[in-house]
Amino acid sequence: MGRPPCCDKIGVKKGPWTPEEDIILVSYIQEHGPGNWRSVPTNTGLLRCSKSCRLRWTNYLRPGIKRGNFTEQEEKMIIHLQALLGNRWAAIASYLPQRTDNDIKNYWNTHLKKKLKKLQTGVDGQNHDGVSSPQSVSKGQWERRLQTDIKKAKQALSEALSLDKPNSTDSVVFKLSHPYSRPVQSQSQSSTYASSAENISRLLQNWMKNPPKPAAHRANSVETMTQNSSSSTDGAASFSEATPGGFDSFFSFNSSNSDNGSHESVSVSNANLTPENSMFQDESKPDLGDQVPLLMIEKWLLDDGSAQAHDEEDLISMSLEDSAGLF
DNA sequence: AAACGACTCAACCGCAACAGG
DNA sequence: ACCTGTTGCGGTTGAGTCGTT
Repeated sequence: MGRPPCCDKIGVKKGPWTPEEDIILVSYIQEHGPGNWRSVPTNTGLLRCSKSCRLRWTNYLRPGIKRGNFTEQEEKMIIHLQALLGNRWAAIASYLPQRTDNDIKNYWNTHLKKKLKKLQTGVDGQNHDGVSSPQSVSKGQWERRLQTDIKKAKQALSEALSLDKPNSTDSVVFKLSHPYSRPVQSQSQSSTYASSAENISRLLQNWMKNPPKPAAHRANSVETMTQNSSSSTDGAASFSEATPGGFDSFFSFNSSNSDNGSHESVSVSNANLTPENSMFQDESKPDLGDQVPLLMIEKWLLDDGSAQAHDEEDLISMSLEDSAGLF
């Protein structure tokens, strides 16, 4: 492969991550928060380049990542968003907070592309009648909604940022990770962090049962191995068990952070903005410290929340055939 | 049971955008 | 305004897995 990678230091490791490396990375991020990736390899001793660390974190270790099969709703969301936004996977992923852009991209390339192709060739005639143009009714509706969303978000954000006075005493504050990222609560994830703890615990369990084996961390094998450990506490317990003294702090850290009452007040529709969310939701800019007065954003989020419910209904009610015609 | 091809998905690469000096 | 370092994003690759013959 062409030129040497970004970190062309000798001894930079490539290829699949081992559970040990994952643990090191996670514990480092637990201590320092995500970000400043450049310093991660140096400070952790990981023989990985910063990019690799960031990718591993964002695509695999980050809390709240949902793995496994995409639901029909997610599928439809992706199809429609792809039609609207093109291959802007990061933007699409921001509407599916539990999925990574990489996941979505992979899913699109491996499943949806084919599916749509099939549908298109299968119902060729009908499609050309009904939804031949990108200006179809359904798409138009969606586009308008999306544009409105984005507009609202931008407007609210810029207004909020322009207000220098952080009236955080009587208004809710929260950290923004994405200009128009969806409110985390929308997916009713009461245990996003738990899922991360599970991730790690699964890694460890798998690792302990199958000591260092190149593909041991692959999601499939890991998931099938630990299906019985379904509760987050199980995950946490086994996780700290496996790393004596190493990860208790990992969890206590989060719980200690959870007493930041400010997050809870978003809870009108955000009851499950869990500690891990508050800890990691600003992962892309950990030191941003944008304690933005929430009033307007909150309003938007709330408005948006209800709007989104409708959006999703709309989406779900749209048939795949409809969207196939968009391509 | 072995060989082969198709498929999946984690990880890599290169470029663009951004931030700080 | 320019330069340099860092981060984010999208396209692509290839090792591992699965299914078929």
